[in-house]
Amino acid sequence: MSRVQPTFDNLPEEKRDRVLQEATREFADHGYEQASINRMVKRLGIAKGSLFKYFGNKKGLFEYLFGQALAEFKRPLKAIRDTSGKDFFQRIENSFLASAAFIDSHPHLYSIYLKMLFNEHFPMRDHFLGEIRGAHAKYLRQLVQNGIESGQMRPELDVDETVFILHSVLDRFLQNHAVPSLDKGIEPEKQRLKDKARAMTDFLRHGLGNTSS
Amino acid sequence: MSRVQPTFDNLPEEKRDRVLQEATREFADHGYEQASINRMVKRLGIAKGSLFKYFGNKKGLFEYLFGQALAEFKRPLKAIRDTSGKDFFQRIENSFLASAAFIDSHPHLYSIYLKMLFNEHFPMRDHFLGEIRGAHAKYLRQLVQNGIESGQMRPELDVDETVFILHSVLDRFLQNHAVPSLDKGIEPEKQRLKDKARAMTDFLRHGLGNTSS
DNA sequence: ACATCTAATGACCACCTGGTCACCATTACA
DNA sequence: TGTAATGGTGACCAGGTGGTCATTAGATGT
Repeated sequence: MSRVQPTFDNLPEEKRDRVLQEATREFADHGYEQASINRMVKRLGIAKGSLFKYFGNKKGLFEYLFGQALAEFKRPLKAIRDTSGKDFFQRIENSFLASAAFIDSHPHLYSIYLKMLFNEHFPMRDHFLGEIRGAHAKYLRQLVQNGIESGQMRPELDVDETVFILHSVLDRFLQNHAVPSLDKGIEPEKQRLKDKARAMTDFLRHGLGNTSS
Repeated sequence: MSRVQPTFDNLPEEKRDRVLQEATREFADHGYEQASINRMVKRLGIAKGSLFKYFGNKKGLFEYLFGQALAEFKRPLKAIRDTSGKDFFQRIENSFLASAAFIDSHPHLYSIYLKMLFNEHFPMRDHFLGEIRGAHAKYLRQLVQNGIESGQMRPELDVDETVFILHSVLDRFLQNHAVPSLDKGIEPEKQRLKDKARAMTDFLRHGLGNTSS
């Protein structure tokens, strides 16, 4: 997977970036099936045949593009995971802010991810989603276990259950951050991102925190 | 919106249902843009021209179809909302089970809703999503306010914040129920739906419940 | 039997899709 | 200068799309 013709590797980096960037935008705007190779090449100002020389076909282009993105996404997660010992809820809040920052700097990739969630027709969908959710779950599970062992969370908490709840709340906050129009009439109408993160964390603290401490 | 040519109204009910059912399936499987009128009429065994006589165009078909569904979805919500006085968390658990039952009996409609969430190219998307989320928010807000006033929930809770959290957890549980493959590696792996609902409610109770009672 | 009305039909249209491939341009090496 | 290799090109293709409309079929009322 995500193999690419040598032709593309030989290209100057600037052109490679431009191609991937424009393709990412097209997939983000229209999903996979509805994305148009013709539109891509028109915006890029290159011939259609070139794209097919680079990636073989549409599927190859998407798999390469999202495979690269996945690798980039996984990197910061590993870095944060190793900073144990700190306050659990502080770490959750930091995770939220870090994820929101990633989304802000890669809005198109997040848009593709969201579309992929409920559209079965993306190539390698199960693989990609499995990687993303798996990385998240691994990260959160470690956090929760650490939180319980250090006595910051109620010991009778079911770890899987807690990871699931944390993940759903986190995910929804990120969606609200990226697509605020969806929650018109529901969202707490906070302006600043930091306030949102703080409010969420406070809520979780009262829900998950050890009341005896 | 959702107006229809009289021709369709004059049809025998059995045929009307079959047409709407098959169209719903097509939209659920492929989303809006990728849904094919040709496939619909082939499965229905009718001529393409007939569909356009009934609904004018693809957009008209979708708006009529989803408009009908929206009305059907709103009905049970109003019924439950008026049963106040009972235990708050019990009512939340009941809401979850009722929603899951609705999804089980209308899986295609829920599938369309999920696809519509992050695909901007559905006709009347903002209107439909606004109606759905609005109805949910109104329902939950009433529940929460009632829960606070009756002393079953911590009085210092921010209502909007609480509604948001409740909604995100509920939504995610429903998604997990309808598309369990998404949460492979995250979900608590409960088999029976009732157990899932109970676990979620217990979790919320400890998070939101008034610890002094 | 005839006329009227309405539902149903499917060949046809312009347009767009992903993909192909014979050809061209430019460089590198001999 | 000749030749090979590489990247770039865009007209072309088969197939699918939403949408049209002149025509047919069938029922109803007189």
